[in-house]
Amino acid sequence: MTKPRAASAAALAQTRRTLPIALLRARETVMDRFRPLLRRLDITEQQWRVLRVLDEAEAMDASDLAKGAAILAPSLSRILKTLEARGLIEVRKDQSDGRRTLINLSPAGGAFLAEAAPESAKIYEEIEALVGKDRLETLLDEIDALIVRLSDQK
Amino acid sequence: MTKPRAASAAALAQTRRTLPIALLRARETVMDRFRPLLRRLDITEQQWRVLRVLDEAEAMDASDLAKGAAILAPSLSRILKTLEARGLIEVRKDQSDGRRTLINLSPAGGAFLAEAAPESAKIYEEIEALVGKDRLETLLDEIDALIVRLSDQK
DNA sequence: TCCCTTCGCTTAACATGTTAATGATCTAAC
DNA sequence: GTTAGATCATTAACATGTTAAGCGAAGGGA
Repeated sequence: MTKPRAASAAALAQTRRTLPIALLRARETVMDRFRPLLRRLDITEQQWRVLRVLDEAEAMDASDLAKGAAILAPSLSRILKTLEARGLIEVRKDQSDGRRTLINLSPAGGAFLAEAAPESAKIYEEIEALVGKDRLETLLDEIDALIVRLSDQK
Repeated sequence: MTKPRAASAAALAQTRRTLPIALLRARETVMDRFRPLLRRLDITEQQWRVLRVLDEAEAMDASDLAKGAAILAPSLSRILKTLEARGLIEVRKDQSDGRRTLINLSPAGGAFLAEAAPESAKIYEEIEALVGKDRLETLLDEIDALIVRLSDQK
């Protein structure tokens, strides 16, 4: 198959066995199972994450929301406009700190999530069944450990 | 620093234990260590992946390259134009199949990789040192297993 | 040969990723 | 109380992600 060149192959690991690509492939494989549902809901993966995170909190500022949903601030700014225009979230200014924006799920947003939750849970259960619940937990633990060890604690 | 509120702390605890977000966070954490190098090279992460994959083969068609670099075809089309304009790759039509495009690393592309390889390898070694080589191998094995179990073999 | 289908790649349209810059607000030091 | 610096959010500019549609080429069957 591949005929690696002597020079660079010695220095660089095969791409298949590198962490960034392996994690990317794994994520794509998992997301492939959620994509049909998301498309049916006419919502993007990131918008879905934002709603999910908001559902677990009372109200959050944009920074915490960005961190929780693993989305960069510029992307979140755009997403919030979309979701607000769609009536799924409510946005207001923080009275005690004029810089902050407070966001919370609207009633319609809550209903949207409540309706989609069973299907989402079912998909995740299918994944658990295929992978094995214990194996999945182990993987999540190892990923957490990886993140902790690599995080720059500034 | 940040003043974690009770609400947001609870939100993070829940979403963090889902596979898609965990994999995303892990990838971001790892890539944070490569980003300074990539920025210094004035190249994107995806362009880097394309060059790396090409370095491991003689010549590939666009489909195999897309698969190898985990990039969708539309994105690859754009990336190839950028890399060709920069002189790092060579693109030509397959004589035996007029639909296919054959791509290979140019001499300049090879030199580019050769020059960047030591730094890239060093970063990966730092990651290995922090995570532990055996732990890293285990993680890669488990990710492979996950992908195999979840892949729809159509 | 003709037609139909499939395949490989590209283009289009919109959403997000990424970095840098800007504006507005808060904080701390003076 | 002012001011310099930090913080939060947005905007800008360009690259990629994602889905759908389009185009030329190859393959197969009547």
